[in-house]
Parts: sequence; C-alpha cells; structure tokens
Amino acid sequence: MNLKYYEVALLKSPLAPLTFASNETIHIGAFVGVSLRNRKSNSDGVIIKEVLKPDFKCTLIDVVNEAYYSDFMIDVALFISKYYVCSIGEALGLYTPFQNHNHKQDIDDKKTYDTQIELSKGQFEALDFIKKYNISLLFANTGSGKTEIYTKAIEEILNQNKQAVYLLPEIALTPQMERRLKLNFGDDVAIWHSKVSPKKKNEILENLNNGKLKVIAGARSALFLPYQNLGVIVVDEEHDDSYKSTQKPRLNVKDLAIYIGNKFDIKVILGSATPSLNSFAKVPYFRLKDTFYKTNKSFIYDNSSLKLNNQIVEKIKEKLEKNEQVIVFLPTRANFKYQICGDCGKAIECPFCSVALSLHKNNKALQCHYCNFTQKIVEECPSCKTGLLKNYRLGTSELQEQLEFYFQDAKISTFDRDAIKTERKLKKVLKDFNDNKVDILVGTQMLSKGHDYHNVTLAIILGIDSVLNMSSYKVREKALSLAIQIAGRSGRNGFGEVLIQTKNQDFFQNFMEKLDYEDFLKNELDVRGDIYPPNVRLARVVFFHQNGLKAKELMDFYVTQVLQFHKKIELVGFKECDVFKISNKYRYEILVRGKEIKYLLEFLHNIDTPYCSIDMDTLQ
DNA sequence: AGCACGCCGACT
DNA sequence: GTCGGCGTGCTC
Repeated sequence: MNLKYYEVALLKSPLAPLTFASNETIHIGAFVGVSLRNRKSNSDGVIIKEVLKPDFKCTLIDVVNEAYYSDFMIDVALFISKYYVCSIGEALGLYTPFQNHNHKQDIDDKKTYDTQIELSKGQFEALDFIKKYNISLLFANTGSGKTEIYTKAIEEILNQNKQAVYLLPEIALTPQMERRLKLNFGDDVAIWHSKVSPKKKNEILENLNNGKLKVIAGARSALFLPYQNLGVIVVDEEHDDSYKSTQKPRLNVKDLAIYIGNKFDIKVILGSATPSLNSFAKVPYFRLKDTFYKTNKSFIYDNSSLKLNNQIVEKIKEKLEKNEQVIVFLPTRANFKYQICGDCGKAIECPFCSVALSLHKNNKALQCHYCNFTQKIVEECPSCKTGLLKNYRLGTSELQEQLEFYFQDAKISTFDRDAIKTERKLKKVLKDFNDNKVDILVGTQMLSKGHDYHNVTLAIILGIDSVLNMSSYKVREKALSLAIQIAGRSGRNGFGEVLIQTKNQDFFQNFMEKLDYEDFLKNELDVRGDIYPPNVRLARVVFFHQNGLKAKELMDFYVTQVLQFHKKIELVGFKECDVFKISNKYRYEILVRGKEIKYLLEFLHNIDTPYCSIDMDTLQ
C-alpha cells in the first residue's frame, strides 16, 4: 500500500509535531484525530507538512475532519512558536474554538459604505498619514477624535470588499462603543470577547465564514478568528499591557499585528493618547493634538502618604455642592492589602503564596490575590496569638466606605475587578454614572480604559507612587500614562481639576504640565539607552517547582548555560521572584537581554524543562 | 514481599 | 500535558 506521511501538530500539547501516516492524501491544515501510545483518548491535531517515510514506525491517522486551518493561520502559528517559544500545537491552539461549517463561498453583493463622518483638518491629515503607511501609530490626545479616523479607515477597507478587526482591551468593549460601531456599520459588525456566549460565537463564526460580517470589534482573541480577507487591524489603546498574554504562549497581540501586517500586506493602525515607548520608537507616528473641546486643566499636588485627608475631602465637597462628579483612582483592590500584627510585626500570609492576604470586609474574608485562597477574618495574630492586627495599604472598598462617612448624601460606587464581575454590572455602573446617579466613582486601572465621563470635573489620583516603585523597567512609562489617562477623564466640559497624591511631584508636574507625553517618550528613550527596550530585547524566564531547591537548581543551571554558551546575549540578573511562592510553587527568574533576536531565541529555545515560563519581550 | 509515592522520560 | 516504568522507602 502507498502510504503518505505527515507531520501533525498536537493541539494544546507542548510536544513538537509528530509524524503519522495515512492512505489518503490530506491537505495541509486539515484538522485530524490521532492516537498516541500511553494516551487513553484521541488527540486533536493539525497537518503541518508532508514528509518522506521516516525510519521509525508510524501509526495511522484515525480521523480527518472537515474543518481545517488556513495557510495564514499556520504561518502565524509558526511565527508565534518561534518568537514566543512554544510548540506549534500550543500556538495553533489559539485558533480554537475553530470551525468551518461548510465551504460555501457566498459572494456578497458588493456594498458601499458611507459613514457620513465629517473630519476636521487635523483628522483629515491623520487619515492621509494612515493611508500612506502600511503600519502607523496614531498618537492622538484624549478627545481629538481618534474613533472617527479609525472609522473612516475601516470604511475604506470595507469598500475594497475586505474585512476589518478593531482590537480593544477587554474592559473597553462597552455597549456604548458597540452602539457607535453599529451606527456606522449596522449588522456588518460584531463584538467578540471571552464573555460572549458559545451560541453567539458560533453565529459570528458562521457569518464571518459566509461573508455577512465585515467588522469584528474585540479583545485579544479576536485576532484569531478565521478571516477570509482581512484588510486592516486597528489596535486601539495600544499602550495597554493587556495586549500581552500572561499565559503560554505569552504573545503580544499588538506586536503580532505588526508581524501580520508586514507579512501579509494588511494595514495596521495603532492608536493611543499615551503610546508605548516601543511603538513610538519603531512605528511612524502622526501626532494629533487639537481637541474638540477646550479644557482648562489645573493640577493640585499632595505630598502626604496614601490617605484620605482634609484637602481631598474639601475638594470633593466643593464639587459635589456644584453637582459635579468626581473619579478617584487607587491601584489597590479590597479594603486593605496587609494585616500586620502590632506585637510581632508579621503579616497574615497566604498558606500557598508568599503574599499577604487582603482584607475584604464585604465578603467577610481574607483573600489571596494570587491564588484566590480565602479564609475568615481573624481578630488576633495567628503567629504570636497575642498581638492585635493593624490594617495597611488602603484599597478601593475601604476608600468607598471612608467617603461614605464624609459624604452621607452622595452615591459612591466602586469600579474594579471585585465590583465589576459581569458585563451587565459594567453596563449598569457606567450608565448610572453617566446618568448622574452616581457622584463619586472609586476604581483601579479599570477607570482609565476608554470610557467617556461627561460631567467629571475632578480626578483624584492616589497611590500612584506604588506603581512608580514597582520593580520593572517600565514603571515611569506605566505611572505617567496611567496618570495622563485618568487625568484625561476630568473636564470634558471646559474646566477640570486633577489632584495627584505623590512624593514625586517634579516628575508628574514636568511631564503633565510643563512638557507633554511626547517629550517624556523622547526623554525615556534616552534613559533606557541600550540597557532596556526598545533598543534592546529583554526576555524573562521563570523557573518554578513545588520543591524550591529544584527550582533554584534549574535557574542555576541555566545561568551557567548563558554564561558559558551564549556569549552574544547578556545576563541582566537572576534571583528569587518578587513573589517567591505562588500556588505552592517556588519561583526563580533569569533576565536576559540582547541586541539581536536570533541569539536571544537561540538561548530560549535551548531551555528544556517543563518547569519554566518563557516571556519574550517581557513587560516586567 | 508488597505497595504507595514521586521522579523521569517518552510520546511518531 | 499525560501516561507508564521504576526506584526508594515504609509497612505488614
């Protein structure tokens, strides 16, 4: 019998592709079922390529399904597996749930889109710039009308009978945004994110397949849908760290969009009021400064340590009396982040992680923010049994309570991961706030993500120093962009105030008042030099194991490997991770940097242990 | 001797 | 990842 041999990538498996045989001719990308020795159930796989008869014995492919992965998908998966260091099966797994019901090629009647949007002179120039460059960055201040420019660019692509994908951070995918898109593109647009129901997802896939859908607005996963003819990828709020996956493969969807754009001649538009230094340094940008509304912004600084003080209370009072709204940013959830014993000075720790438990009064619980371990609130120190516990590091829930004490007639809501667990809740809080039913909104990073607040005249930024004090080369960029994004929510109607509680007044004053974000980026580029990105590449490898010694041995081994065999890259450091233990696994990390990707990847691909996580282009 | 557990290596 | 093989060490 004349057998053919194929390499099959095993979906979601860390294994490299394995060779199987078949009597039939199977095309590349076919979705197949194979059985492995030592495996009870069948495994899903994808045909990667045909190969010559190998010198080992091959089993036969069990099933050939109708669904398949396109050449485009396989190319992208191969890139991800090389660049972000994972198996091809893991990379292809990004494309599931994937289905291709039938191969009907409905040629949609060519439709002409006319959104009737009038652009300002600045917007028109920006659009012109975008047309000129295949990959571009729209560096546009808050309120300068980015969305209209995206819409015009998308319209043009649709008129070429191509599809468009509009990426946003998950939380910015609000009903408000959906309405705006539907207004322009009607039923040809769909929203895609993790909370969309399976039924709705199937419907979207069906309509994408038969050509009814032209625009997908979605979170990270929306880049992995089976587009037939993609013409543009818009990455809005491109500075947002959530474009980088925190799970294997740890890819950055923004950078992947750029790869796809270059390789397949698809237009890519990145946009932000505070672009990442990485994009700023690498992508041609257009600066749009003019805003549609004139806002006089004034800044107030408060150099006290994190707390609600008189100045802040008075300032809020002043606004509430005028029936204006206030937002308060604080990068900490819960009531307090630490419970520390007054006698022995120990914090109550999670039994599985080396972090303190956070106090959640609402749930009457102490909770670990890493593994979700939850226990009852305790009255006295579990360590010395005598001391009373004191609370440290104010969180959003506590701040809400304190504000309720001062402003008993005001309605105060929290806006963070604890308060906003569902899309419904998100919708409700935003609607209540915009309908003036909420006076003060207290929240975490979530506050900064692309929502329009119309009547806010005071933005209070607390705890920003804790962002500035984190251990990451990006802290200045993170803290400043966050502060600017939050400050931008204040004063859409003429006059706005921003109160920043910080011991780093000079830094914020310099780059928020005297100079602007573009000056910061140029300065920061200088500061980073050849030590940190964007001029060098940085990768982080974390070794983890239940046995701490084993994890340390792994790190030590690879430190030696770098020093002995990878002289073209540089060992930045190696140490216990900041959070040493998570979910009962001890963690050690190595940071390496290199000018050339090739040598960095050479090292990363040589790491051969399942007890590690490789983070190429780490943001930490 | 018999078995539970943890470690390690293979998987086409 | 998931499975089996095998060595260690504890118990009957």
